[in-house]
Amino acid sequence: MNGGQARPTIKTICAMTGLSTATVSKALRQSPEVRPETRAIVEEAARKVGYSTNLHGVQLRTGKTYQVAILMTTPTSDLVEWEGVEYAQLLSGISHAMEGTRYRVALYPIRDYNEAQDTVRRIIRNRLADGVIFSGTRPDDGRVRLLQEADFPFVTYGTTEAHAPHAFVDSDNEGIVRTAMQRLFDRGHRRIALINPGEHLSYGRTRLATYQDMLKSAGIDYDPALVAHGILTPGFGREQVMIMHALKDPPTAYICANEASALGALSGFAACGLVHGRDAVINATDDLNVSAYFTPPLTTFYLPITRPAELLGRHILKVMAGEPPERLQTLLMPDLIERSDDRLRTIERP
Amino acid sequence: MNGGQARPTIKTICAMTGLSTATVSKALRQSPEVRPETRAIVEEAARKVGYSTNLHGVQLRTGKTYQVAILMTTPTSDLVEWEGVEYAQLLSGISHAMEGTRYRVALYPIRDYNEAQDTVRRIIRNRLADGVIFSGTRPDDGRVRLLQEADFPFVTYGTTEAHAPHAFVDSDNEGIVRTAMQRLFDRGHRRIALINPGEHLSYGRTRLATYQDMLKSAGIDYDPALVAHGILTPGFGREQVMIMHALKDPPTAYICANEASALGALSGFAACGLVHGRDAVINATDDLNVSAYFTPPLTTFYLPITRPAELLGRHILKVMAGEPPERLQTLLMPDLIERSDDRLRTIERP
DNA sequence: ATCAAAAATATAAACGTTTACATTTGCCAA
DNA sequence: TTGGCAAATGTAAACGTTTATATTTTTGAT
Repeated sequence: MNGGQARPTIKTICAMTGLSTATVSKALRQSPEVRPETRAIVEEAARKVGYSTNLHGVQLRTGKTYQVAILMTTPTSDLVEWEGVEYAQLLSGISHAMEGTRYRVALYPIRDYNEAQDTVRRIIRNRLADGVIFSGTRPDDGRVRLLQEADFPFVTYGTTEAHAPHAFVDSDNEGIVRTAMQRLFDRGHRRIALINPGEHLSYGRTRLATYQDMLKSAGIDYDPALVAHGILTPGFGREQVMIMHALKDPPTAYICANEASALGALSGFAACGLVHGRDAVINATDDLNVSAYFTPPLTTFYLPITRPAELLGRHILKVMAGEPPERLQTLLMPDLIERSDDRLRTIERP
Repeated sequence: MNGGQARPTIKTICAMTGLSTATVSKALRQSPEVRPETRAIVEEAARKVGYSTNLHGVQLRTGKTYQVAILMTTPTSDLVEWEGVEYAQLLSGISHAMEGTRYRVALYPIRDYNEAQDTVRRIIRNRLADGVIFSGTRPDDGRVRLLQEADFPFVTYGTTEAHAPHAFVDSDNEGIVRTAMQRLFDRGHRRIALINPGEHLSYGRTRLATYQDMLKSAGIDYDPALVAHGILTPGFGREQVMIMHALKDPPTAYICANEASALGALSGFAACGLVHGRDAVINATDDLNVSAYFTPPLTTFYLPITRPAELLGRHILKVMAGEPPERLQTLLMPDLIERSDDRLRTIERP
């Protein structure tokens, strides 16, 4: 499998140069303890035989794994829907941020929150990685607790509330909802629906709290019937539109927390005979710029997912290098892309 | 970081049981050389201290990495579009197939074909993994060549032509296009457009060849203006519809190779004032069941991506175990889901 | 030239596992 | 009892690296 000759090791270079393993090892790592001339000799020899360090030796000796574990939420049922599609770009962004380092991204598929905690425990206990990245944070998050107790490097995609400061990246959900609501108020809307993720998720909570806050300052009563919590698939978006449209006083605007549920909401419009822009409007948050291709295109808060992804990668490298997490907290505000005017049309109702 | 006491090793168990490292090692691996009673003692001790094997030791000693490298195509430009979104599910499916084994999925982000080849070379040379999985195969594929020369285990998502047999998983593109074309013929269509991936890709070639074949047997002349090759983003689908609709004799049906381009095609319909079902129809291939939520829902060939994904994982495990690749070649035929009747409406044209 | 101190290099052990080989144990037939 | 053999266990080396410590070399002041 390797064409005959074994892979060169430090000993190969020792034999070539007459130096000791210690010196060669140090030279290869640019240690100031070795003379520049010596280092040059070592580097030349290394180049000649095509030496590259065997990570397994390093890992065993140092205990470092040079792996960053990414907990990847995977579909819970056989029914595959358009969920978590932005994960691919997230992973590639993180991987790119790792280029040029020894670190590799290792995937840990998890089905739910409990499995995620078990996996985190296993990673800590068996030191399967040097750092962990995960998303879907909760205000009081068991994974954060475990990692902080173990003093284990990690970065979350999403915020928490009940914990000591830790590194995170998130989109500015408060800013998004605030801006979206104000814009809809300005255009005459008073019945605004919120299509939200599961209640336990931080970003859902943030969105809801901001939503309630904005209603209050506009003097509008909070109506729980206009808020839906669930897994943000197209199916969910569609279903919620159909439910809410059947209300006595249906919403005239929908704020969807992702592009998938927004697509489903549009599908629900079609199913109910609603016309977007006439009967009601939909606003979305979009990581993939896909809502530009919906019919009709939607007004959206667009944050290319590569941006948070790269930040997650850069942050975890810094956390692993020992940088204090307080400085590694980033909120990103998406761009508002207005693709429809979204003004409230006065509709005659019985 | 580890709460004081060091992680238990084989030596820990030796100390507890009075056995030698060799015996303990063998006992832990269920070797028949050790008496069942002895093994029981070892297992009990292991359980007690919560022993788990340190992979780094194994890796160094055996040379195995217990990593499966996945070459992940990542966006080439800053413009993030809805491309490669099914990758997330692909990764999670593969990871799930690995559960219960020592193997982990490690991600190698690559920007293009050349980088993929370099990465493959590096993986082989430095033995960064025990197996490789990649997609986007070409009829004569440099990566396949490299891996076969090195006798390195791999599975492709997609077929090749110019190589010795190797393990692969793919959807039955010939079957898809054949069925789709026949169905459209049956419904009166004669001007059928093909929205295809890049020409160099195997599955694009297969689709085109089948397309031409079907045209021929139906006695219809091949018109290159009805075939588009490109990166299958929504933007591409939209653009191609707009171009083809401007033809003297525009298509009455579009066959899109994925859900993203189909969404874009629908968007193109809206932009041109075309009505789906009246002026023309769109058929798609869909890994994510998302075209059910388009407006209108599209007729589609649906293969939940988890199926090929799990197969890729199972196949690579078998290839690494030494099973001959001839038996590890799977073509999957998606289900045809008819969401519109797609009959040709006679349209008055000037 | 001598010597101490500093700089550079060498020695050897260690990380945790597997495995070739050696040794011991248990068993059975003679 | 002895010898022989198979089964079970033990010994020790090896995988490739890093690093504490020891040794050698160089430097510079005297």
